[in-house]
Amino acid sequence: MSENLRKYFTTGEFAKICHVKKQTLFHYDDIGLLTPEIKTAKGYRYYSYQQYEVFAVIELLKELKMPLKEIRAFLQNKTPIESIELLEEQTQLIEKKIENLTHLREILDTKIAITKNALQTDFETISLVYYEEELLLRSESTLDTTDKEFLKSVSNFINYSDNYELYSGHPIGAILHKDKMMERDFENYSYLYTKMKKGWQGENVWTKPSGFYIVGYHIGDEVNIFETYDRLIAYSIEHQLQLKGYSYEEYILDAVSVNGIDNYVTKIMIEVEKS
Amino acid sequence: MSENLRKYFTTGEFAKICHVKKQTLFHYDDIGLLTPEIKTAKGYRYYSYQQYEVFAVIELLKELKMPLKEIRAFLQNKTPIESIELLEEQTQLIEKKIENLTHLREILDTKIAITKNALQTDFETISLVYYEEELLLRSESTLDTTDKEFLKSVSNFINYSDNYELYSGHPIGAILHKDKMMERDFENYSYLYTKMKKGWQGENVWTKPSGFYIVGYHIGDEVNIFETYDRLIAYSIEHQLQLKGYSYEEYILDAVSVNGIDNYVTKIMIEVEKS
DNA sequence: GATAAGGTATACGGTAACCGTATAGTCAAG
DNA sequence: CTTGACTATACGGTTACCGTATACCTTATC
Repeated sequence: MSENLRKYFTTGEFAKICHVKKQTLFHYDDIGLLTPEIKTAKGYRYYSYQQYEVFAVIELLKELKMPLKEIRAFLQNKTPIESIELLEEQTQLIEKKIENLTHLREILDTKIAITKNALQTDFETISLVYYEEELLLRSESTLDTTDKEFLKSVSNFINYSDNYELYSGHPIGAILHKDKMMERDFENYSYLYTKMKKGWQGENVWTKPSGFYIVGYHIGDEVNIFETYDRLIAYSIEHQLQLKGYSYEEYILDAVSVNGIDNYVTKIMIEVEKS
Repeated sequence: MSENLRKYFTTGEFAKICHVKKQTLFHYDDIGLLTPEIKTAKGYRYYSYQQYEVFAVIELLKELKMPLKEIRAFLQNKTPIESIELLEEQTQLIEKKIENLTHLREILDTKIAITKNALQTDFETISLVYYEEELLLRSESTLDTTDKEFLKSVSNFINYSDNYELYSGHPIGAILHKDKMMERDFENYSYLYTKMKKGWQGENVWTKPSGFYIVGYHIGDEVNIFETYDRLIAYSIEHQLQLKGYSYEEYILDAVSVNGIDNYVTKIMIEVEKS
């Protein structure tokens, strides 16, 4: 690997090997990140093939979102020990990124499943469904709160589920007490909730009890949700079902999967008892 | 989740929940990516908490390096089916990214191992070492080639190992025939090589035979590598060892781990036979 | 109901890491 | 020695913002 008259790549050739534009190499030279081994009096750049290793490391660190300035600082001023330290830090970072991507994958899978499910659902039909017990993540109580308090609770809830990486792609739903429902105070939720990863054993867990639920779908803006509630309550009377506990509302088609508020779909599940 | 006088977040509050700057939300509004549900006559923006879901999806897609324009196009014009398609594409993309990160991890681990090893090595001592057989990835023959041909081979070699994702973080080494060594034609390599992932069963595999090797280290610029070769050949005579086959050269400390060509270290392994 | 504190919108400039393009100079093959 | 392909420099443009200045608005408090 030694030679007096070495064999060098021009900028264009080296760029091709590196799968980048010449401009990128110019740029790297400008900022002193990767200077060609030789620069002639006429300004022509010549890169040795060993420099590809350096380029590869730059690409790797860039991939890990390290700014070029930091990469340069690292390459310009280091000992083997510092080098090892940095590289080991980066392996930690990679682990985190992989975890994060795995999490994102789960979220996507959830969203896909919800949307696929919605596509197979007839939104007109009201039905009586038996659900198994389910553990949900819930917010602080939002019952009879002022606007400000409500917003604070929402904010806390989102941050909490974010902090503990509990966000699973399931929408934020709302829990409405049957009394509020009957009082037609449809916005006065007791809690917000979201489905979470299984196995979470923390605080703020809400048990959605097993049993029968009247299930219906509200299409369009939620300001008109009372219309759907009316239909559901009529159904309960018709079938001699006793309202009990809470109603659960959650979007199954929202801004992410359809266009325009008129196409949003909210699923409503009201806990009932056969009488 | 319905209400006439809804509860809304101001830009600052919403930004806090989203863990971004207000500027970012302004920007998203400007480009029509995420517009607040309400905008007053005075220009004040108000976001609903349901919009957090949209923001979360934007963040997710951004994380996957989708440009904002594409995200906007996706959000503005879609059916549930298109939405599912896109999300499923993204899960594929995530798989690839995870594979890529895993590969980067391997490369980092290799580099760390090489550098750690180098730190524990005494570069002054020449020794006789028994090595097991090893399979290497090698370039086309570079023996007696012109500069142009040589560069083409290097280029092909790098692209090949890149294409098949065989790059493992090991440096590009060179294989020098003993005849060229004796002719002091130190730059006339037979092949370039690199260690590769185990299990690769393709073409261009070179078997580095098991047996004894004289191992020495050259410090500094490789134009002076003949000095180290002289010492190694002297050692072979002194210990009555017959040179055989090829010599292998590879950097163990290069621009990535140390500063300045004077600190580069090349490991040289010459195949020998006890006579 | 005035005021002050703090929050908001707009605008403009700047940043990172490039890409595109125009111009002019250079190299290498025939 | 010419021609075509390549190179360097320069300058503007792009994306996805960040910082800051200025002016305006809202809200809590007196």
